[in-house]
Amino acid sequence: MEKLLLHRRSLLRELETLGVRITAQRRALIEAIQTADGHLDATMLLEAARKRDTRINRATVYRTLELLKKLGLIDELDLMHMTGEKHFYEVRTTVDHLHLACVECGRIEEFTSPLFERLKTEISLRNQFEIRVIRLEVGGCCKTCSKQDHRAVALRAASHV
Amino acid sequence: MEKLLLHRRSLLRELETLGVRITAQRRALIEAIQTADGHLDATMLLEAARKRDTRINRATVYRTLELLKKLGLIDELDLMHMTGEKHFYEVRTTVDHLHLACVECGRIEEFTSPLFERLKTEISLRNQFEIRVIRLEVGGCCKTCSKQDHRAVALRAASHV
DNA sequence: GTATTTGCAAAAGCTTTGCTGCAAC
DNA sequence: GTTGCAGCAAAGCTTTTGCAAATAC
Repeated sequence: MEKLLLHRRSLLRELETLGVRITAQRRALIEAIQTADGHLDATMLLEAARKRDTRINRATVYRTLELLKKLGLIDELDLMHMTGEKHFYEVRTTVDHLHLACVECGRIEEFTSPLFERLKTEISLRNQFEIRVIRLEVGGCCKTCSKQDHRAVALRAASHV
Repeated sequence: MEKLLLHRRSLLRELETLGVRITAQRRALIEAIQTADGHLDATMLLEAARKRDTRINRATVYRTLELLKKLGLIDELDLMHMTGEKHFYEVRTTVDHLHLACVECGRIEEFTSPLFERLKTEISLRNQFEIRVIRLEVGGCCKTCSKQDHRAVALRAASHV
């Protein structure tokens, strides 16, 4: 539910404002990130970008992601390293959000909260720390999977009677 | 300041309770993590463990870290990938804490907060999500470095007069 | 004696880099 | 014409794995 409320800005517009050159390859990658459904890793982004511009190379993907990261336009996620050591990317949202990763089904839920905002304020004030990036990732068991676990436990118990 | 209040449990005692075999190599690694000053990566841990037991191998380090992670006794950190893609490890504390990584000087500050605890409760309740691991990492500029930045800016400004 | 753990070396996975040519302003 | 960007392929770094020997119970 929260996810739908997350507002992602237009990378192309931001880059234009910043005076960054937008080549055909960069455009292809940017469109891939921007229209992605969910969180993509570098390989998935390469494939998605290739559908828009077949020339784009893996190195360009990494170099462009690095650029966007430095400009604070995208965030790099680990998603609790559930599927290896690769990174996932998403367009930065106007309001920071956190990620819940279900270790059972792999689903990622996004979440915003005024408490999170207050915590950020506390961090800045109490430590006089100027926050540039913040990443809150949670690993655990989602609603659906814990229900299924309970059902499985109940079934096992029943079959032992 | 907060850091001193963080209470880290004894890995050896916990492992005994769990009935996990404690070999000489595991003991060496565990002592290395437990007495580490700061956050060590796998290579640093290997070196530290070798000082206690020269036989220990890199593979054993990774395998033991994996075991301790699965048992929820240590936490794996990325520390915002400031120095490559390696991971850092620390003994889990009784109260969860977050990490502030200064992108200028590389210093890591640890931080606990009742707000963080409340946020965790909110996550669990609102999403019915059973939290197993939580990792909050912040990248930015620490107090000391931002002061130096301001001083540098002032000096530059003065020299241009 | 059986099961677990280890070392070794090789492989795997993801990301970065050097270099040359190409494209943009 | 100068500067920055891209492709290619190779290297880099961290982590994982297969297997035989060693160790623990």
